[in-house]
Amino acid sequence: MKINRATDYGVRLMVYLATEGGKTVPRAEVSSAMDIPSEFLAKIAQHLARAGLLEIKQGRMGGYRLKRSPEEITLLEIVEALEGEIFLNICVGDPKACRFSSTCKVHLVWKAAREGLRDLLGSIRLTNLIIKERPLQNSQERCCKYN
Amino acid sequence: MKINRATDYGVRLMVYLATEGGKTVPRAEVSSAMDIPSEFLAKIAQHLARAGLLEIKQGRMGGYRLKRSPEEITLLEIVEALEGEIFLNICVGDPKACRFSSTCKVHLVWKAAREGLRDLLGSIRLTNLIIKERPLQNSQERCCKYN
DNA sequence: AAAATTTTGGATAAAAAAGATCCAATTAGA
DNA sequence: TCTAATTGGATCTTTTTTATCCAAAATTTT
Repeated sequence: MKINRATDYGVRLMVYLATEGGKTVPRAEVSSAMDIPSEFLAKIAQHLARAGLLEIKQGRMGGYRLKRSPEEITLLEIVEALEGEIFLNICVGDPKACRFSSTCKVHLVWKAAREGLRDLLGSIRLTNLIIKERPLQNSQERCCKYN
Repeated sequence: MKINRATDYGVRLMVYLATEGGKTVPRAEVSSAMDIPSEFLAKIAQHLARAGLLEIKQGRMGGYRLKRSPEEITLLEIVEALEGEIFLNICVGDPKACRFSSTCKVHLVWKAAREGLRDLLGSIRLTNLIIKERPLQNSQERCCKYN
């Protein structure tokens, strides 16, 4: 019961793009800044592009950028673009999968849990995920702009 | 982002045992009543037994029964006995897994989601999952005692 | 004590999913 | 045209999931 690595990477990518404003950011930059294997990142970006969350520009000076404003994009959209719709248990998505589901009370619990989770993720927008202030510090521990 | 088949089976097993009161129920009966592959069920029962949720009786007339009252057993216990502790994202369980986690806001969202989910599952008891009343019906659609 | 029934525990295996990588083709700026 | 960037499809490896097999052990009945 956990998200895929690809989803985690996808969220990182989207957060990074949000911090860069409307700029088109090359894959290599995102990859090294956010610790994401570059080729894997390419696949993830393609999924997010098909879901209408980011735009891919090919060729020289190409890269990725958000397709919509960070205020409009929810965490739920990002997660479901990469994981498919969240169901928690197969019986919630496909009642035929279990012959008990029409009367099963457990089914109802999974349904409620699903709704709670989706509501929470749907209430978080990309703007809520950006670290806006960079604390003053000289420390060498600062490994990237997200510190 | 969904539960394992084993967890689904485990919940079915526990619900079945709850409906049988304190009786010791042989594996074969649970298997056929609840559509669970018998050998797989054996492994699942062993996990639940180690977690202190059911008792296994070996030998002739052996089988499974609840170790505690269905009022005391939560769905969360059953799920975590079979899935391990729920975290949703690796960074919630192990902050070292991601070098951003100390300052990352996404991390906080996964943590909140985890807590919401665990609270919900923790509030559901086995007694809440039992179908107590069997509706009067002549219908041939009734395929088992859970209708 | 022997027979019958039922689970154990360890090994193994098959299938599915996850995580990544490779590269020829394509795109587009300089 | 040259260069730098992505695509899309194939491939591959690893891990996880979902089982299955069976000799040994346990326990009740005869």
